[in-house]
Amino acid sequence: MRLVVATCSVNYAGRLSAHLPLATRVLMLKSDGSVLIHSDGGSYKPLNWMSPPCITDTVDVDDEQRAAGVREVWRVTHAKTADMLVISIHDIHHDSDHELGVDPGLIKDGVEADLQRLSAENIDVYGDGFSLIRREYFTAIGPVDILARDAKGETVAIEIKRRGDIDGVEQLTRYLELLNRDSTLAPVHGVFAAQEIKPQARTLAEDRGIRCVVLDYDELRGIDNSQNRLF
Amino acid sequence: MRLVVATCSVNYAGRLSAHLPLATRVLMLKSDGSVLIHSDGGSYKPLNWMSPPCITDTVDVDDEQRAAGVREVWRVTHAKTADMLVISIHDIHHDSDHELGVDPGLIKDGVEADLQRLSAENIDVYGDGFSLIRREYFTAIGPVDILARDAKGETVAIEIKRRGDIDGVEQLTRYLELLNRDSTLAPVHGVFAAQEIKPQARTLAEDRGIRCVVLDYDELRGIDNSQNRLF
DNA sequence: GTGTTAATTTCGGCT
DNA sequence: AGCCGAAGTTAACAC
Repeated sequence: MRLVVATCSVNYAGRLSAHLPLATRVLMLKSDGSVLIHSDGGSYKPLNWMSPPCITDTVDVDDEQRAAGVREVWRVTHAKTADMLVISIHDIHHDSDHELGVDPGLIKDGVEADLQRLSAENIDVYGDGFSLIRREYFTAIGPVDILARDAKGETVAIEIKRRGDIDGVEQLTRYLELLNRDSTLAPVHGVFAAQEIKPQARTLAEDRGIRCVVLDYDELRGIDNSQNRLF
Repeated sequence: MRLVVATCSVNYAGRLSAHLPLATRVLMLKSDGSVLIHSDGGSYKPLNWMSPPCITDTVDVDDEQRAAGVREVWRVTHAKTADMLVISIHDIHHDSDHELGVDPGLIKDGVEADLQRLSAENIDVYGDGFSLIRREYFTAIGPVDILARDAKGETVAIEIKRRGDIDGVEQLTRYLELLNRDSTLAPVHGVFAAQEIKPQARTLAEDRGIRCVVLDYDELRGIDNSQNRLF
């Protein structure tokens, strides 16, 4: 990523035509070619930008532009839509390049994590007499969402998904095979829990002796709110 | 604006909970307090951010965090919604501060600029026998959109808006006062032109002897297309 | 100022 | 890949 602080004016032609008068701004040139022009305030939205895929090249500065103080002209053209962004640079106050690498990206601890936490805190949604052993029980092939004990004292592995699909059943099946080899845990039963369980997934799960539980997110939150009003 | 390139992890709690694993990113700290966290790719949207009004402060690093490699922890809290962004910084690779000043902002040359250009090219939409003196006639208090000459050879100042409101009439009135002091131009008549003129604006304009013209954008484009198919 | 709607929307989920 | 709908939406416009 290249970061440039420059006094510049900008013209954009694409879905609309737009112009930025001469002022000092931050130009962010990302490694995928995209360009962002930021001011020192406002929301996260840049004043102007070009989305990838796009290509930046420099254009010759003509005499008239040079007389007006233009040192460089960058032209950013979109590869598909022919949108164009022209940046006329008068002064560069800062220019630096940085190796950032690929970002692992944002993890939204939205519904699935909440379902796991809330149902762990209200473990009896999986059956009367259930008790929590632990959340995120780590195994060699990955973490089991919830490990619990049923009324008879036997181990239960619970896999939680927002939408219950075939994949989730397969995943739980692998965990169950592994856990049942552990004599300190066996026999381990399976529970497949989700806000919504697809018929195919339900059929497969029940065929393998895995019980299906449909979780009501709003109800769980309601239980949570009524019991945990500590803050 | 402060630009920081840092290896960091980020936690956000607000409308949703979200997390950014440890990686190298660009932190943009704007002078209004807002913070943007950008990766080296993707769209103009940051990975995570905090909108103004918000306040950034540093939090003490506890032993556990220090052992994990955390050097600094920045906490950005929204002034109104109590949203919080916590940035755990492991390494700072770049840190610079820049004075940018207030940005004049984006000018969308969409409809208004087109209306000006198209009606200047078809100046008789303002009356038979009209001729263009020039567009963007600069005065001490700003540019008059169009200066023209009517059939009698007298000067006409034309103010163009997409939506004709009181403000536009006031603006034109100021121009007319100024222009009429110039003996080489006076008497200068006024024309208020817009795609749509509000009744209040029309009443005010006509009360001041300013003529109102409703511009038909599509019709103007049609004239333009039929006459100027040069490219 | 407040509500309503478009956006160079972006982003994810689903078919 | 295309379509539909939500977004920590943001931003402009009407009332």
